[in-house]
Amino acid sequence: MNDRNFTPSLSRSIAAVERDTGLSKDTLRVWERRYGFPTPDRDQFGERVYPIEQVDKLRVLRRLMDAGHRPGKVIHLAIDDLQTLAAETTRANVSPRSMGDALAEHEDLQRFIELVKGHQVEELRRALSQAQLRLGMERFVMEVVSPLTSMIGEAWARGYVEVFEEHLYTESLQVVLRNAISTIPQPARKPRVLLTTIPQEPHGLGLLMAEAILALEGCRCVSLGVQTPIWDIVLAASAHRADVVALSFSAVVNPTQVVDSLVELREKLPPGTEIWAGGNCPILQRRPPATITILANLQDIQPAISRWRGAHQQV
Amino acid sequence: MNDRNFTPSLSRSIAAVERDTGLSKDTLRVWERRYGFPTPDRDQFGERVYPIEQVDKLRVLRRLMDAGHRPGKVIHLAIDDLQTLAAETTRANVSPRSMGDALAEHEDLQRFIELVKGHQVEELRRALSQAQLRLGMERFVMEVVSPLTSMIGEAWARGYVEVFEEHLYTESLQVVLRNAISTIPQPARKPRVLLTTIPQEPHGLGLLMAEAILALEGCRCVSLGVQTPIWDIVLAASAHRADVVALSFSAVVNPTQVVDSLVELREKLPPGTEIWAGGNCPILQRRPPATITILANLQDIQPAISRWRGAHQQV
DNA sequence: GCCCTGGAATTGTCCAGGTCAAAAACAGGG
DNA sequence: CCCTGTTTTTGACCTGGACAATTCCAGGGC
Repeated sequence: MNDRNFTPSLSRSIAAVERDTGLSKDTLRVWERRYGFPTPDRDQFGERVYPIEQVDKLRVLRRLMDAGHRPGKVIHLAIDDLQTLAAETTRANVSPRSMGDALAEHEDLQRFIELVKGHQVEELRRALSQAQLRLGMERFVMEVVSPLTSMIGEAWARGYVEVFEEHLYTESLQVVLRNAISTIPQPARKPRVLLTTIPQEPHGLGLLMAEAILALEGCRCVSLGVQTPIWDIVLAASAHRADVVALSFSAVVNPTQVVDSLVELREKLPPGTEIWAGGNCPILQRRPPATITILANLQDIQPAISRWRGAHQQV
Repeated sequence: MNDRNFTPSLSRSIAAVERDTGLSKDTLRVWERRYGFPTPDRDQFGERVYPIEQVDKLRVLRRLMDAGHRPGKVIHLAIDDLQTLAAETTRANVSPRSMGDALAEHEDLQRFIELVKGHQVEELRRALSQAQLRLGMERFVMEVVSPLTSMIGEAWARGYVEVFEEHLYTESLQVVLRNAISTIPQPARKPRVLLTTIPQEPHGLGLLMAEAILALEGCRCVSLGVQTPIWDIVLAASAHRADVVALSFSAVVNPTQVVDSLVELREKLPPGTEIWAGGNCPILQRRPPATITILANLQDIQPAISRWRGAHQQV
């Protein structure tokens, strides 16, 4: 059938590599020309065929690019060195204040990861629910869900967990979080917050975490789920008379698209509507667009709400 | 900042058009060369600048491509004619057999649609929950969720509901369904079913409906959520020793990719693992690939389980 | 009339190699 | 050490050609 894209497991076409790494075809070709890496074989039609090891290295490189490294400097390092570098950089990005806690919890969290690796879905779900009940919603989200999701993401980038295991984790957590959120009473205070992600961002866990925290603070939340076109975000904000549009970004989206989307959204939303952007997307920390409120982590949400309420006291 | 991609609202760069329409840059350039449409202007650097009206037309064209039309035949029609064509094609795809039922319930269901159009999220969620409690899970899924989702999809294709309203509906239903599913006791009988969708299929409601019915029948369900790569479906099936892999397809996916994926999956899964495919995807009814069990609608699930249990009685 | 088969037309993806603005790195003076 | 002007690096875009896969179509046989 469509044999061009069909590549059992040992090698990938350029389109498949673009999908898997997020590096555009243009970039893949220009790296090859300029730096001599990657070095794909050619099939019988002269088309590039990338060995799977090179795809793995490209994935790590992509992470390093997002973290601010430049290709010319690092492209010739061995994959082990790249991984070390990626690990260092990731660690550096984690807000130092939460480091102490994270280390202390590390052992605890490791337990969840082992359940994921062991494919023990029911046990995982039960353990997560228990943690939620024991710690309370706020601490559960801040001290378990958030760092655990980062750890899983990092482990995936290193090839330690498979994609399907990450799906399993996401699905389980979604069940637990949605369940927990639905038990929060709805006091329906201002601000009204509209939550969603841009079309290029398929990850919804960040959204759920934010929704949990916002709901705890008594905000009226409406979530559109993931991947809403920009224009529809504007329409929805107007329909719901939203005071705030909250967007979540993961590390996988193209930085250019993030900035473009935020600028376009800012332009089309009425000036009174604030935009809050959060998530561990490198570009947000490095070059935050003006007139957008950046929430570097979940701890920033509460102060943002207080600030908003202070500025809109008459309501 | 990045002015090359930033285009206020009257025009778009080629990258933005690729994002908004899903047509690749290569395709956009080759259509221009071959058919004389689109006809972008050029900016001061010689780069393409697409007027917004052409982007709108391209979006409709994209829909027609997915529905099986060919670009050469339709690219020169006026946008109104294209929209008519798109509406006709969508209507034709609705299975006639379910029409009678749908008409009978039409009035009831219309009430939900009005709540969606009125953006009354809380009322919608409450009404859905009540319906679920009143009818019981099975009838709720078969008589409300399934036809309602079709109606919303059709209304969206006609432009009667906006994308964000469809998101609102999806999100609300997800909350209600997940909540209901989590109350079903887990008797953990065979078959073990792995649920997911292929990477090109982002819609998860069908999956939830199927999970609900399967769980009611006492099957042990593991859902990976949407968009799992083929190879990871295989890995997950093996890790969970799944007896059945259940896939859900909506009308939006490219028919070629549906068939390719099913063939590839069949090839890589052990022969003892069955593949069940469902959803209102036209290709499944028209050219069902061999060795795949097609479940044309939710009513087919129960017999399929009985058949499987009959054939595996020793367990 | 209907089904098959081989050739022609259609269509999307890939390739090479060139150009250029934006961003980052660097250098030098206050 | 900070500011400012210059050089280098980088990725997106451009043109125009090639080609496999798919679909369409005509003509022969049943």
